[in-house]
Amino acid sequence: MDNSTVLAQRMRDEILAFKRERILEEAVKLFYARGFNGTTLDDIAAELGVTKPFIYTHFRSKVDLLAALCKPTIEMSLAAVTGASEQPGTATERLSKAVSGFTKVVLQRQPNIAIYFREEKNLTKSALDEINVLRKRFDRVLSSLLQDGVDSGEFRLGDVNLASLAIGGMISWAYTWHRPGGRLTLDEMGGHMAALALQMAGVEVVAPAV
Amino acid sequence: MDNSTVLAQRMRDEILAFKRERILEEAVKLFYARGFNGTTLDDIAAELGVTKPFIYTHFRSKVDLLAALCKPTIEMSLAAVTGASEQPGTATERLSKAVSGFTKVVLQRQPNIAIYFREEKNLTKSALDEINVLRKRFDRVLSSLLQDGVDSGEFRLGDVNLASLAIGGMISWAYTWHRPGGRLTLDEMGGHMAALALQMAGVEVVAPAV
DNA sequence: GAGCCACCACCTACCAGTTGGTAGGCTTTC
DNA sequence: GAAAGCCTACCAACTGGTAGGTGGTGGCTC
Repeated sequence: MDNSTVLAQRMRDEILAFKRERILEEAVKLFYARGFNGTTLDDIAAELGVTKPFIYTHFRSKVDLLAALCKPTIEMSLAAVTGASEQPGTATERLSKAVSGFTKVVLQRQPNIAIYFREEKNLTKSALDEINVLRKRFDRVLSSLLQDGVDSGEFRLGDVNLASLAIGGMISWAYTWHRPGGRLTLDEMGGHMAALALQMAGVEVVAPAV
Repeated sequence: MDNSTVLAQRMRDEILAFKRERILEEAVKLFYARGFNGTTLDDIAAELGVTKPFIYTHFRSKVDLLAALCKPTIEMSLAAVTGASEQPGTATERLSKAVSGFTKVVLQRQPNIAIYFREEKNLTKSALDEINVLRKRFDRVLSSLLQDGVDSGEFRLGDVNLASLAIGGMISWAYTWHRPGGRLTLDEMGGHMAALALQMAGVEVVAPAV
């Protein structure tokens, strides 16, 4: 295989990936606006200016398409809290970073998050299993971060597991009410959520009310 | 119309209401387990030991059935926070009651709550509008309760509206993780959530960690 | 109180629109 | 000329909703 063939191959791959992304992009828009069952593959194809079989050259099925747009977003969420949790620093600092990071993922990928929680029942069992593994890890990371803070005396919490569900919930929930282009930027939103989470954790010193 | 006719009429009404309840009951179970679109009216009818036209004598359409099982639950949620908010007492006491009350509604009507948030897109515009009115009221009541606490110096919060969304979210979210028959009773759960909410609101004196 | 009538509740049977998914052909590119 | 990429055309299953019939019950007449 000579050099130009390799280059050509790579370009073909990139084009393939690009097309795949475009399909996902349009699918997210429509699933978010009309729901999974309210959106037909013909709708998506029409929006892209192609036809249904085009989609089938990139995805095995409609459900496969759904999984492809849920899983990476859950992975991003997990990465946000894991990354923050593993950094050096006090539990307070790490929780703050974890919360603001996760908040930003939720707000940036709002449609994907919404679709995942709404259309979970439409996923195949195997896709659901894979995602549930990630979610379990997410909860464990957050719980143990909270436990660290309790152990160090930074946090004051009765039930660490319940608190991690509460924090996870208050942030995830943002997918239901956040309006892009609202009065707060992503960073401000992340900061506010972090402040609320820290206060909920019982941290003594809190940033002054903004 | 003599007396026995009136009694007969009332009994007929009660039977009618009972049948309606049974349909709703089974519909909730199946919608919760398989999703709205994953459940056929034949499924529901079969589970009840009747046929599809039976359902149509009680509900205009499948979507009507969906609305009938969402709206009352949202009304209960609103009633829980409104009732607590209007009682006499400090903002701290009222918030505590509002949170524990709302938590109990969410846990008791978990399937209905889940169905509502998942299948919102399947509701008619008018049903959705009606429910959105209730949700707006819910947010307003919670926000002004928090504002009361800030004004009285009981709470310490930067953004009251954001905090009310956070509290609403952390509780609503319970529909995703609560397992009936778990280690905590409804009351305990309500108590924990209230403690977390108060701590998040920045209340100085907090019940000792449980 | 017997018999008839009318009504109500529910069922059987059916339909038509929708929509994931596919087979096979055409066009373009290498 | 052959292989890849996409389209046209099609299918079959599913399912919300309905039309019309049937059986049983209650009331009314004689």
